[in-house]
Amino acid sequence: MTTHDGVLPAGLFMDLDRSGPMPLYFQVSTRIEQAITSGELPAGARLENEVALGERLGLSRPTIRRAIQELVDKGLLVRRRGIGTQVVHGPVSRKVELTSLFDDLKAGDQHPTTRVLAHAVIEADEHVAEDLGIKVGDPVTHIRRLRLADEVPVALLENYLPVAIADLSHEDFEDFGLYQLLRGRGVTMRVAKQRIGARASHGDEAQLLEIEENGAVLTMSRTAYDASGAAVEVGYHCYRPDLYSFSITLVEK
Amino acid sequence: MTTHDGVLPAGLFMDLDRSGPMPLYFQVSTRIEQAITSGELPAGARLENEVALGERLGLSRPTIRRAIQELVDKGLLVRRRGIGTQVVHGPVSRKVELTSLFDDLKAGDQHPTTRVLAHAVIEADEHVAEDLGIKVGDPVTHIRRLRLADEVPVALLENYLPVAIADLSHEDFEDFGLYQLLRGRGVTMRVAKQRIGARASHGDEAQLLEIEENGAVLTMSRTAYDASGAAVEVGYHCYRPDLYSFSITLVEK
DNA sequence: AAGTGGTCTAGACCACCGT
DNA sequence: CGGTGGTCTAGACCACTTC
Repeated sequence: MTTHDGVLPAGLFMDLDRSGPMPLYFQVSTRIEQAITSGELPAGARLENEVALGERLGLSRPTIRRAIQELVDKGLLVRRRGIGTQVVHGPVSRKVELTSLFDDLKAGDQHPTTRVLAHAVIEADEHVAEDLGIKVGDPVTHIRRLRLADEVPVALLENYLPVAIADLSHEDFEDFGLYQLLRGRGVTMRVAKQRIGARASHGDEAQLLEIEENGAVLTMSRTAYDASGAAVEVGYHCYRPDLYSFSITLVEK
Repeated sequence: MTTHDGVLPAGLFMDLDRSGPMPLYFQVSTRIEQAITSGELPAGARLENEVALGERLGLSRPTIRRAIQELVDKGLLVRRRGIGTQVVHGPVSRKVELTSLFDDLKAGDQHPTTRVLAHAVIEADEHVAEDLGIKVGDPVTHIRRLRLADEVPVALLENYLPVAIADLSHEDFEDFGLYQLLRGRGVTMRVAKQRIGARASHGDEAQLLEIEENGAVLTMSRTAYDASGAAVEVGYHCYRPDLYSFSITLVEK
């Protein structure tokens, strides 16, 4: 035991809400995460061991373990058997989060706007039909949008949705992100499969994104599934590479 | 209950190894995963509920839950309260896994080779020093490699490592991936932070990758940390976009 | 009301690490 | 050796969904 062990922020031991809907492990992990990002728990700091932490908080060890595991999965903590749990060294303060579902990302930094370039119900071609798990020729809503941040074009978004979920107006898309709209209609994404690549720009992409003709674009194609596992949306997006990139944190399992 | 419920492959109920080092939850999740990828459990199939599954396997419910959770995190299963656990619809058979640490990925499909273009100990510049958490001017090993698959150039890999971990020869790099080499020396990666983007190719990149001058490349910069949270490696890679892309599965938390 | 997953408890034993 | 995390058990109560 060194003098630096077990130095935990006072806020961690505030009363826990045992009646509300927020799980105890989540309350604990949130408090520890805040302590890390705020710098109260600096890089390399050791946490108290799980049993002691549980006693001090009046929680069982599995609950404490789950709270810590959440942060290990986020790449904020590292556990070693026989050693203990430490805050990861390195740039924990940087906002490198899991690749977000995009819409929220820009909202924090800059003023996002959207121009709807196309919006119509069409028949699914072979590629879209396969991704959505429907038949070729089935009706799908097609949307093509230009996403800007502070008036500067950042991304060109092309999406296809089964018609059942798509009674949406132009105005909706001007004001809200696609996921926000779907969530408001009771559609919740649970799993998404993405493929990130690059290529030269085609057709009108360069002009719309205000880059050099045939200039490089970052591409992302995605299929999203709802809670029942049914495909809800496919998207083929391309981004201005000087203004956008994907940040990912990997954790060895 | 429909007649399709609880149809589980016979192999799932083989004897479990309770003495070996492999955790029970892992044995269970592996068997279920195999049943899914092999098609024994088709898309949309419902699993037995957790309690019943535990009884049939002679395991407690938390153990079963953990096994299922592993597959939920992988995007293979979906759980809904009050409903049950189902295999995700959609292209589960495709090999879209979490972005692997690269070296293993190509090995399966094609014959990978590596050409070492540069290999020397140099002084860390500002950028590398910050990423590795060392001082500017500290010695680091610099390696620049061209990765080919079936004689076709796929990626240009530039890496920097603290000298302590880098008594490696050219021959090593010709034959093995960087991570494999480090693992063999007792260095294990636990967390990695990646940033994926795109840009036009610079300098000799187009020539080495055998693409058009100034053609688009997919880029990935990564910092990897070991179990103690110390930075072990930084890499600045670029890939031929027609031959390589990143696949990611996201799961809503 | 019945069935499901979501959370939580209070223990237990083991494997690994440092001294 | 003592301390740590890794795994596992056998229950319990709750929230949600469907009937």
